Amino acid sequence: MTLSDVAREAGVSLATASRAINGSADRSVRPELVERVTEAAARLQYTPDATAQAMARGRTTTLGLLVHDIADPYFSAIAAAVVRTAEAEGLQVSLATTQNDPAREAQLIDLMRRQRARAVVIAGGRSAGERSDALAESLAALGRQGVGIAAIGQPVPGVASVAVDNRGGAAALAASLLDLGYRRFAVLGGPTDRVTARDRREGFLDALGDRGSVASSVETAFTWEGGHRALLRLAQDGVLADVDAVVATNDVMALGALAAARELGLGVPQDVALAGFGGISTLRDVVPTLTTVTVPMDELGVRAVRLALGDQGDVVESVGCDVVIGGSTPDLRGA
Amino acid sequence: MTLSDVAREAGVSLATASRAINGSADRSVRPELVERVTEAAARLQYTPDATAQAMARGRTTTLGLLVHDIADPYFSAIAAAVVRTAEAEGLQVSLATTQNDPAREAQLIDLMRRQRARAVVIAGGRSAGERSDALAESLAALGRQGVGIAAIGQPVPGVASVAVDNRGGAAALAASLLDLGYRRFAVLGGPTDRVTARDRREGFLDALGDRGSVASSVETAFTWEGGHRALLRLAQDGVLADVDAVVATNDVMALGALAAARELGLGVPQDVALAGFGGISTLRDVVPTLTTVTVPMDELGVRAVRLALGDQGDVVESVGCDVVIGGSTPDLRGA
DNA sequence: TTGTAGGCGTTATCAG
DNA sequence: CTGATAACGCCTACAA
Repeated sequence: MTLSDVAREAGVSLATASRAINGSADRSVRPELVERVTEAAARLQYTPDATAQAMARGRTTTLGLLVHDIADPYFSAIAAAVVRTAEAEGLQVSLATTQNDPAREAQLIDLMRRQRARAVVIAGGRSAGERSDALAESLAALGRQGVGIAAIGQPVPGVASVAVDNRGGAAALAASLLDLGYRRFAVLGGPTDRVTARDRREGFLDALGDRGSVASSVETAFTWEGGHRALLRLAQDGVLADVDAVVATNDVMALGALAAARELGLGVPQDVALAGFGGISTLRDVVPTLTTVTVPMDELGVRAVRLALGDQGDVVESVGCDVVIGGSTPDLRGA
Repeated sequence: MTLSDVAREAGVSLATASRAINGSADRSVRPELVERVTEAAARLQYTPDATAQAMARGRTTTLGLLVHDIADPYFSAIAAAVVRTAEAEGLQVSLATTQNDPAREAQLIDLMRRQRARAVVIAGGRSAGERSDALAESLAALGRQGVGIAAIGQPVPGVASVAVDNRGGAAALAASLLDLGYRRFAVLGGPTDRVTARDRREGFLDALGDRGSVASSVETAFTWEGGHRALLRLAQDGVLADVDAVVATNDVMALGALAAARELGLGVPQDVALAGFGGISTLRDVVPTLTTVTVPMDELGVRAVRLALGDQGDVVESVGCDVVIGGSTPDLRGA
């Protein structure tokens, strides 16, 4: 059923039917006619064709959302916020996953351009390499076409971003751990070229100053498996015994490390203390509770949507993170 | 930039440009021209307008995905599979969340109809009430319009579904627990009218037969908080002491119960044994490991997409679930 | 092999 | 306040 059918059924012109149904800017249809049209529409089970509307109006109601992996609790929490906020603005969310592949990321940006998305939110860190040129270029093309863009987590040059203060959070974590009496650390650093991981690593290291030292900084995948393998390697190399605490640059890595420790028969925190980064909510039932730095994922999602829908000067908002001390890093000073 | 611009730039007709760029059914453009067009398109940074294509072709490349809450690990795991499979088919996923609201669910189905989605996957259980009529009606309207539909988890009458064998899984769980020596149970039953919860509850009860008994079956929200509150109530009512194991009808409820037990100073499994249902992957690091019934979420997603894209006879595929015994329900026979 | 022209379902401009 | 009618950007018979 098309609007023409409705118009005919109601005995009015196409134009009138259109105005009656969506009440456009120049609302001006006699109530009686509105009712007639509405009834006709109901009778015919008419549903406007969003595609055609988009074309006629010249803009869609789609918001593109790019994440690495929607099954990752970090991204699914952000996605929940994005979806909620977008829906409140009358936008549909078109979800795509980059699978950690920079090339794919640029491709997907292009896809959003094709879909004529009204705005795009891109979450998830990237590498600091030349590859990111492709991304920047795609993004620029998008922006030129008038699409609102916002990046989450790691700011993108020329794009409105809501950044996470990874350095500050890591520094605060370092300070807290030092206060608790920890001195020697092993850092599960994530991929060296991943900006987020790097900031957390460096933030931690810098804040340590001469009050603490890092016995080992391992490069790993930014995943559960990465954390898992890294801890096994540390144990194998014998560094673990020489260390007060293991600090992972994200929570799922910390979980992997936790699992690995258990497999090795090492108790956490008795044999090795552990800290993560992220504060993903499903962790609240893990034992021991994980010391971590919480990132306000909901806020990230909400602000990103607002930014993407906003005026687009390349703002960089920054959200802070909070250290949460859990059972995985007990106070050493009493001991 | 529109295709006309490209055509002009390349010095060919609009039709030729169209054929050159998307290589439609009647591929028949001289290679030389194809190249000229391609180059022109590149020079102009032309990107086809998916909206216009959809309209011209009469069909979109959108797959709608409805879940209750994308932050829930169960749904995000399904979503990951759906997105992956859809992308492989060249479809974009339009994500919407129902927030457990049946009215909203029907609304969203309508929204998908508006978007002229090519197919719709609807995940997440519903109530067995009159309310579901609205859903069935919307769904029927969708189907009539030629949209492929598939339901995940709980079959919907008249709709291709991939069902979870909740009854069977629950029965198997009951059998396993009985084998381990458990006899008296408390069941955290979820909402009484929720079909999924009901099937699990009844499946468990039926399989118990006269070998075991249920001391208490509590109605609760299907959430962490629901499980949490329910366990507190059980403790308060004194039933907890009288019971061998607490069986939750889903994993997040079990986690809530686990947390509540800890708050009460009760050890799991020393003071109370616990089982869940679902097998969400983030649980692998919870201590003690939770006895549960795993549901193959990835498979659910993949098959649902195939079903939605397929021939649509109202098939009901069924996937089985497996009991996994964890540390939360130790063997009682040795004791 | 290439071009012409009509149409997809709406909106929006411009007269009545 | 209402009704023709021209876009919107692309696809696709049909014709050349």
